[in-house]
Amino acid sequence: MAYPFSEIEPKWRRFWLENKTFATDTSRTDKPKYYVLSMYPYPSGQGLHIGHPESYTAVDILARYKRHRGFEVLNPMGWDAFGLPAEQYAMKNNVHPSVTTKANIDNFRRQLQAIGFSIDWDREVDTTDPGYYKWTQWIFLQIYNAWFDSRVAKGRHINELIAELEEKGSADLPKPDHYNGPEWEFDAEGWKNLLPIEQQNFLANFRLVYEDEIPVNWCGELGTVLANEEVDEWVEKGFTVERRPTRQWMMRITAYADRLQAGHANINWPVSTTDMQANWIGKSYGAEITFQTESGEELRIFTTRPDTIFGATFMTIAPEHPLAATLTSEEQREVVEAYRKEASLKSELDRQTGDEKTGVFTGSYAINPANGERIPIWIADYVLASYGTGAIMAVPGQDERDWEFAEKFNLPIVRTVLPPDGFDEGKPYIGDGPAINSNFLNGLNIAEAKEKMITWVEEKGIGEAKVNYKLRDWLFSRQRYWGEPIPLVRYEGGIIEPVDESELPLTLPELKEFKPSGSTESPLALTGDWLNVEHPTFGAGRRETNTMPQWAGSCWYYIRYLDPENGEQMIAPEVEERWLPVDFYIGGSEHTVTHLLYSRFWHQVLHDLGHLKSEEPFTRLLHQGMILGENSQKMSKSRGNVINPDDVIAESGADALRTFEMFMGPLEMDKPWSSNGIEGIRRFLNRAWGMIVGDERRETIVEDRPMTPDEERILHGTIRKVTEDIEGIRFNTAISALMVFVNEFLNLETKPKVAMESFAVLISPFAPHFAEEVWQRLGGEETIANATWPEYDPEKIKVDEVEIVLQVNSKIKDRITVPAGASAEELEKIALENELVKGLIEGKTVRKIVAVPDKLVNVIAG
RNA sequence: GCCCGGGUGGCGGAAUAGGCAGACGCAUCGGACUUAAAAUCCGAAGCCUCGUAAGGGGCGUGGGGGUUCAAGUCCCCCCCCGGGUACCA
Repeated sequence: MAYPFSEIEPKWRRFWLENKTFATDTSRTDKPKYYVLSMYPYPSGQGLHIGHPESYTAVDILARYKRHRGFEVLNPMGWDAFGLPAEQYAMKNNVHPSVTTKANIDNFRRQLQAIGFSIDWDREVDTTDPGYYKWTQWIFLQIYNAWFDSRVAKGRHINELIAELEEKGSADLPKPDHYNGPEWEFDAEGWKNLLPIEQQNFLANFRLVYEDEIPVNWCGELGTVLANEEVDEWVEKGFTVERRPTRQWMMRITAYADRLQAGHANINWPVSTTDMQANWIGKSYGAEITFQTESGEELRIFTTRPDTIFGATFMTIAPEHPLAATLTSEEQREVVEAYRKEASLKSELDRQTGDEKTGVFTGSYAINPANGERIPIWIADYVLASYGTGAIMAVPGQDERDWEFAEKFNLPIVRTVLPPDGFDEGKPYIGDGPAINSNFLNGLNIAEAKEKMITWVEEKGIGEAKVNYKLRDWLFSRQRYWGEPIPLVRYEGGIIEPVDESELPLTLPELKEFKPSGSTESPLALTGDWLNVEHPTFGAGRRETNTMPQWAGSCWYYIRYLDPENGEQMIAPEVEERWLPVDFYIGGSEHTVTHLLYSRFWHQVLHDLGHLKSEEPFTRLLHQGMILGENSQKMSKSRGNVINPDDVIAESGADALRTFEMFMGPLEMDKPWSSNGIEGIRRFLNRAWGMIVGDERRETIVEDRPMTPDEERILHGTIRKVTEDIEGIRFNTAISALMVFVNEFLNLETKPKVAMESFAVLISPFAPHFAEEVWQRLGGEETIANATWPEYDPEKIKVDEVEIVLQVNSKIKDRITVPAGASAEELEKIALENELVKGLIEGKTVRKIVAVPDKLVNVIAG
């Protein structure tokens, strides 16, 4: 039949590859640049999923469109190739993960190339390539050797901190919240007198990379620690995951919490995405206040409602709170210890899903500093050790959780905000209102009372205003082989030194056998030669066996695409200055609080350290929706509704696949696959082919002749619609405009050549193979890829006559044709002379006439 | 619970400075071509209802109110579906 896609498509794909049609010259300055990016895939053994081409096609449309518009376009592709599946396969079959990774990449590349994307294939990046991860390690060391100076809200090199310490000690430095090191106050002399290990411990409180002992998700069967987002998956598969405290490398992303949130103002992202990030960062304003206990300990709490302190009738501390044991009385010791033990055995999930509040009394009391009342201290796991200070003042009158707890354990409840009339007596009141039972705060609303209370505690010297974040530091190390080695060495005596830059990349050692180390360490712990090092100054050392998480490589891949071969630098400065940030980024919304947050963090750090000029990585972001099975359910093997792109291409061609995925609906929405639907696109392409080239059934004559006004109107209307819809990312309606064009032109005796050429360019972002072929047959030069996008003339779109609606009492009664642009007065006159209208208003009074030019006339009569 | 996104024919979806609801496509039906079918081409079609027919009437964008000459679109209340998050003090 008509359109021979199986011949045309491979022909043009070969042409593009051989001629490097889509190579990007980043040194060009005579054209504006445009950098489009799609989230690169993890090259799994399953091959490409039908969902992959959706975002890649959307990006490709923008790339090809911008190229037609005269931009120098970069549209790259690469591989997020480290990851657990390859390692597990390696362990099962004792095949090096690089072998399966390479095979998977080759397969992915083949599949992607079969769809005809305008990708510069000479810029591929592969996160597992030592030439790439050399720079991942290099960036890690930049971050390791950086600290966040809260005085200027900026990341700085650690040497600047050391210089300050050598000059004036810790005098001007803000003490970190959870400072853990030598005596805090010292002068220049004091710093110099510290032992190297003490200095190291001091600096560790500042570095953006630090070690911590924290509970992680340990999976014995896998012999590895899992990321929180991975736990469910493996538990579902029947693996056991327990929490076990382990030494871990952390990245201090919390230092950048404010910057990450403030940066949202400068990027054009979906609000749902920035909202979610802001939620995740979870900034809240409140106060930290110290409560004295009867035993003499000071118990520090964080609250967002300092105004309610007169209603604090008890205190609650987390089971892991450092003072938990101290504050426990002898009588209560047994029951408290039992409770703490029980809490430690529960997983985080169990703790959260328990719907009944639990807790025990410590036996000791604190004094409410506001009213001097003696209030009991409880231990309960609804208070989290990791948020705030791990202790709260419980104000049941104004807090649901505290209310629930107070009711269960018969603790007193005092309202300090007057609820409105009719408010349920059996509930806490969270809303605003005048303060009551609160001494000098009485009558003030929440905001006023908060402010006054904060001033009061500050004057008393027992507290101050405080900002808190939900965001936690980033657990950066994984106990895996198949990841970037962390380039740090621990020497005897505990001194930690980074691997020298000149020794990067620190490559993964070969292993004879792939198996878990059996401990919480990665298989790297099983290697002798690689593991142990000797240093002229520090002596014997042992390499870090942790590797980086999968997010590491993807934190900066968009940078490397710009200069993938550079062996001297992460990127040449002049290239980064001209080409970053990415102009348009498309990828799944599931990465909102991981990849998209981590990348912004790294970018901001690299910016602060002077390695990047731009402050944000991705100017504009969009998420594609999911492609569901024909039954509108998620595609999965078990549901038997999986569609394989290879099959679709074999059956209908790549152009049909691309065009159909864009035609199904708005890009960002979920939509079900339809095999009938893609048939419709094939039919459309066949008709378009018939229109320009002709087929067995129909000769077509393309003539180099002037267009009739009607033809011009349709062509220019199509150009406008397609152009505006591409700019507005409404690809589905752009395609329908192309369909309308074909329906209009298909049956003309002869087709004006200029209209056919314009049509070829308009369709080329969607169906590029088709466009190339018809372009060639129309006598176009070489490739359509660089053809100029057609311009529309608004004058040519105008019509002489329009059909308008005549309404009587807002009901449509007639449709008439009037000259375009007729004034309201003229329309009124025409309407009142209309026979139908006359008949309907006969004997009635015309009360009002609404006339909207080119739309309607509404006669109100009664 | 909270935060997003969504609800329009048999189906995917169009249409918002408020102005002809259902563009375009799928499926369906009728016709042409064919020995026949497929493919292709031409045409019909939101639902209900009255009429032999031409044609007429009513109802319609999750539900209920409201604003307006006019509401899918704006305002208030509610329901359902999808995603995220979850004791963050």
